[in-house]
Amino acid sequence: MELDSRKATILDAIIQTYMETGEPVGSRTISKYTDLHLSSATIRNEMSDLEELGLIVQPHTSAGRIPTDKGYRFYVNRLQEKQKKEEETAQQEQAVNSLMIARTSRMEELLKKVVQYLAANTQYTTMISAPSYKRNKVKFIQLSKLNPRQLLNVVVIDGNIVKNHIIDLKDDITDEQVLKLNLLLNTRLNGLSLADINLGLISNIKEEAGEHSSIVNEVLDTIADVIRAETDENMEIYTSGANNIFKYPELADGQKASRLISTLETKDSLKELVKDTEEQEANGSDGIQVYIGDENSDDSMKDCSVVTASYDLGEGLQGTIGIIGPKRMDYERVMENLKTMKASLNEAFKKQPAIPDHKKEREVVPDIE
Amino acid sequence: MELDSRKATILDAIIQTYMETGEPVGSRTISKYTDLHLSSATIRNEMSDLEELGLIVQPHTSAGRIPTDKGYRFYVNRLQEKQKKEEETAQQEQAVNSLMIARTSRMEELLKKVVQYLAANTQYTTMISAPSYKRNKVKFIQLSKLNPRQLLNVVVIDGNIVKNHIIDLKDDITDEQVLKLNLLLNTRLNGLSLADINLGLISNIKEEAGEHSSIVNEVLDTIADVIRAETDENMEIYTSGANNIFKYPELADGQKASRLISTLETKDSLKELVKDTEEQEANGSDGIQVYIGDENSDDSMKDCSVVTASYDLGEGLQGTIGIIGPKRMDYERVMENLKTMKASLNEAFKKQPAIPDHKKEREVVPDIE
DNA sequence: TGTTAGCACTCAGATATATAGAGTGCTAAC
DNA sequence: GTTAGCACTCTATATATCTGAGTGCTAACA
Repeated sequence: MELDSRKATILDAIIQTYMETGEPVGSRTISKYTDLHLSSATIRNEMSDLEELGLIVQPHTSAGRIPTDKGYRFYVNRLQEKQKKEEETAQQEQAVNSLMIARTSRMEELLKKVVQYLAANTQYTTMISAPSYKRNKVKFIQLSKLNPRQLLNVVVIDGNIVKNHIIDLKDDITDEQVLKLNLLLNTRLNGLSLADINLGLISNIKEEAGEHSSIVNEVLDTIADVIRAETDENMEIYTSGANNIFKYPELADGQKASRLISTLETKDSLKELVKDTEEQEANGSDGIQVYIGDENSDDSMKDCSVVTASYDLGEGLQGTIGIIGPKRMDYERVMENLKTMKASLNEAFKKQPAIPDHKKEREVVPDIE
Repeated sequence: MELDSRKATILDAIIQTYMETGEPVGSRTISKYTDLHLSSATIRNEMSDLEELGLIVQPHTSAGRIPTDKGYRFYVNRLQEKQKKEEETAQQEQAVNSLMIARTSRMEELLKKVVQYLAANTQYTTMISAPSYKRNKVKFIQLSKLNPRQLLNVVVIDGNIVKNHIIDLKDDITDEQVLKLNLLLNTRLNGLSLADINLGLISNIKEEAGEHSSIVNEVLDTIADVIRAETDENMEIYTSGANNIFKYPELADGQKASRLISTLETKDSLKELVKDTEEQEANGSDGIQVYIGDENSDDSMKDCSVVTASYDLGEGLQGTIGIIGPKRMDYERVMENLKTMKASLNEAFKKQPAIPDHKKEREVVPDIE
């Protein structure tokens, strides 16, 4: 079965109505709500189809329909496409934000203000990760032959953080080849950060490495590992509006609320979210990530949706903003809010010289390709 | 009516049973529970008396009794007296704490660990205020005559924080007298902190001020105000175990829980608690403060009890630990926990030279009296 | 005078039953 | 393809009934 435009309209109508009420939506409601001018009976037929497609369900036989995770996903995807085309501005909002940002001197306070503002504005729970350096640089790489089929790989990054890792080989390797690889990797990678090591550079190195290109992959993985671990370890996260979850009956139930609050307090899962968002961002997503229901890794958030966006203060300083609400959250508004805030932050720090206490030793990055 | 020892025993039994169950306690339960060997009928008579004294109430006609705020207060007061006499040690617990403290280098992390430990240990919600200097010093005091019946009082403390305040006089004052007062106040108070200005010093100054001793009072109030305000403004508070409130049905109700969470997040009321605790401490209390139900200023905590203790890292660095739970919390255990933790903190920082980044410019305090 | 057994009474909470209404699926007609 | 009509389902709400924990009071007892 296909999802024609009329079905999509009906799905939208169901989701939007459900967003407001939180109650199952019946066919008669849709019949009146939309400008499709169809009778409730027709809507019922369409709804039956939408149910078959797995986009909506009935909580029980004689109830209206509510969207499934898949339904929300559909809705959000279309929303994102729409927004990409529109590229809307939201000027005046951004002005407010900029003002707030300008008035705040300490980074920590700014972050707290940002989450508070967003929580008040959206009526959901919000989080923000303090910007951390995504530009820890590779200092030194060493491959040592343990035996003809095994290499020990040692990677050292800024601050003398060391990670080592054993690489198993399919074929024997000679001392000379190891020497060549060491030279290659060090000349090409030393002084570079995660962001600097792009696909062009990688394929270039692999080409030079010839038959041992798979070793390059393993070395790169180790580099990614250690830099990630280093930056994630000390990640600071601020949250706000935890009490907002009580505004949504589907989350306010004691058991669920307790676990959610606990998750917000522990922050481990939030760190995961931040990590994931930044990874997605690195992989070329447009910057707004949406996790719906079961798409969240943490059990306590299976009834929630999380929308995240990472912001960039330049010079490799990067963090993530997130909004946590019920699955029936107002995705459109939330996404707009995040986009605006992201833009405001990026903007504000383009003018001001980034963070007060940050040393500006911007290095010239070798431009390959 | 008097509260004889038997009534007190019964009250204790009711409170302790209610602590465990959270349900109204009936006469038969008490009859079996205590070693008084009295029939339920007798207990009923006694309970009736306790109710008349306002120490317990029935939620409804045919229910058992639950303690009132006054009942808890009674219980807690007797507990404190008992503990004062006993002066128990709790050695092994303290050893655990000391270990934890020794292992932690950064103050912020230590505080977080402390609240987490306490929350896990007590199953209540916990808070801690970061130690702040109670030793901001008076830099300069100036009294200027606006007219014969009004003085302008300006107080400057470390960091050039200024507070001014108009003092109304009952009688006229001469320029000469103002000059003398200025000299007196500056010579005696400059360079002193709140802690340094003790009752001996105060009475001494008043004596010298003679007929204008009331002005001294007002000046001292202003000094206290500005130093307090300065230190409170930047007070950092960490909380933990917010989700524990869901363990107690009387707090877990949506409305109440939401407001409590909000209070914990905003932290303003917690700051009030810290302030109040430290004031009480300054006034010579033994160090453990208990706020029961309505005794809390914040509405969201009217169903809670809060137990606080301030700790002292030496050199004027002081902070407060607090435990927030239902009114039927296990006061005895909580108070012991706080005492132990307080002792551990005080102890640990007596050995180590206080806080890493703290400049040690201990000044010789003029010793009057 | 304090203690206790006995009994009628109260009331919250659990359980069972009836009712209303929102909403569906299906059929037959347009 | 659309719609009106109708039987059917199931939740939520209201209502009545029952149960038991617990009380207060009285009268008898030590």
